[in-house]
Amino acid sequence: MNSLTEENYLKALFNLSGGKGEATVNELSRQLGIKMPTVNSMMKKLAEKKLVLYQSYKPLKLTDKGRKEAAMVIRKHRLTEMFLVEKMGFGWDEVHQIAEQVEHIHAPVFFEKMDLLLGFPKVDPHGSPIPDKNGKMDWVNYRKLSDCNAGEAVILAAVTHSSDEFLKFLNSRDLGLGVKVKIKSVEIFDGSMIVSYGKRNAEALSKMVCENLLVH
Amino acid sequence: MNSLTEENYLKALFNLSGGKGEATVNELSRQLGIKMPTVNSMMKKLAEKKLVLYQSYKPLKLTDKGRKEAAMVIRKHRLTEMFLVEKMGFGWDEVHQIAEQVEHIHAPVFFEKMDLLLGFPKVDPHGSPIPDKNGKMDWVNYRKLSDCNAGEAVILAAVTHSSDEFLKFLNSRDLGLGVKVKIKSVEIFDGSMIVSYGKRNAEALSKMVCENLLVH
DNA sequence: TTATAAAGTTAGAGTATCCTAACATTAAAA
DNA sequence: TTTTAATGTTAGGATACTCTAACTTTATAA
Ligand SMILES: [Mn+2]
Ligand SMILES: [Mn+2]
Ligand SMILES: [Mn+2]
Ligand SMILES: [Mn+2]
Repeated sequence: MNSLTEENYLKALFNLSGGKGEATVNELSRQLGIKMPTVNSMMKKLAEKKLVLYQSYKPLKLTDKGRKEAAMVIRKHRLTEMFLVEKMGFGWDEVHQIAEQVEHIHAPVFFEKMDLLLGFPKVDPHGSPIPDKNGKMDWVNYRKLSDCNAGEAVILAAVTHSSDEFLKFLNSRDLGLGVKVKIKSVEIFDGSMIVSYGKRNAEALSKMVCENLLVH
Repeated sequence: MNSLTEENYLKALFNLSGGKGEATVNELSRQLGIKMPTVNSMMKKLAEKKLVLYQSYKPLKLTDKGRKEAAMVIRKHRLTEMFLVEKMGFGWDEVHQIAEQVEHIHAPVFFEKMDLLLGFPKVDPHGSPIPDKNGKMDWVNYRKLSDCNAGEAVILAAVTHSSDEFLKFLNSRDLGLGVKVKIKSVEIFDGSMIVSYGKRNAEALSKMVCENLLVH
């Protein structure tokens, strides 16, 4: 049984390695806000537990076991977010911090029940895929809105950053997943877009915003 | 902000002192399954935080602040149990261990939402009162079934011990809160009772069982 | 009222998680 | 290819929480 701390290291490493399965001590350190020496010794500990492959001065890599246990934490996080939004009435901008805590609860039936009540959802409220019980998840190959061209009409499918501030910004512009957006023009010099959707006819979105929106 | 560990000490002390507000180091030690020296130093720490009154060799006592923070943990525990039973479909024998973990989540809105969705319940699935946001709770003055007499008809209102085994035992006999029980006879030598309720006409309940059932 | 038992406390130590400072290795730049 | 910067590691220490062993105080029993 992994501790809360260990679960956080596994999750962070999983998120960094994003499928590929590699990250450096330095990256993990920055991701977690924990100093490198601390990360270094935790990696040795997780290597003892066969969750991480550790070799001095080489990149870190999750083992299959480590990848699976990380995926289960992410599964718990995303099921929780979905449950909070769909069954308890929270906004998608209110659930991350709560899920950060709930994800560490050790009670498989609790999350299986959420899954059942939700009807076995495939994605969370931010469009991120929910791993199945075997730790598998399929990342649909979405495009960044910033990679689309003027004239295209696309549907918002996911956000890559789900900070409160960004989600509240989207709320303030009536932007949510499923919204159909038409790209009216793209500014060359700053990458910003003018788009229309719903009742809004000429909304300006900065390049930064467009980079954090995934569409299909 | 109290740690998970501190919250468990406060809750245990609250439960022991049951309103009166006193318990010994020894009692608390046994309640928590933590050795006396450890309890002793934690009490000094909580005294520093003005949550406990500590004097060498004297009984421990929660301060008003300590009592209130303990009540909030118990509130979170019992709201969680109620939510798990009423909104997620768990049995009353399945929720305690989950609630032991969820009670430590620091997210007031999460529990306020539960409270709202539940319609501001006054008691949990085991008949225990749920403290309000100010930490106040009214213990209705129930009688123990074991203190009732032959011929009386009473309604089960609460259980004093909510171990899985006990609750599963009650389930197996179709006994739950709200069940109307008629006492047919009481055995003098072992305090056991013969009772009837629902479709059951002559069920024997040991003294131990009767002592853990509260009625009105 | 002593002697004994129970309860409470102090001292010293171990594990988990984190840190800073110093040193080592690797990667990047000159 | 040396020099420098970035990254990684080791050493030593801090805090939170836990323990056992030894000692003190209080309560109980002779
Ligand atoms: Mn999240
Ligand atoms: Mn999410
Ligand atoms: Mn409980
Ligand atoms: Mn309960």
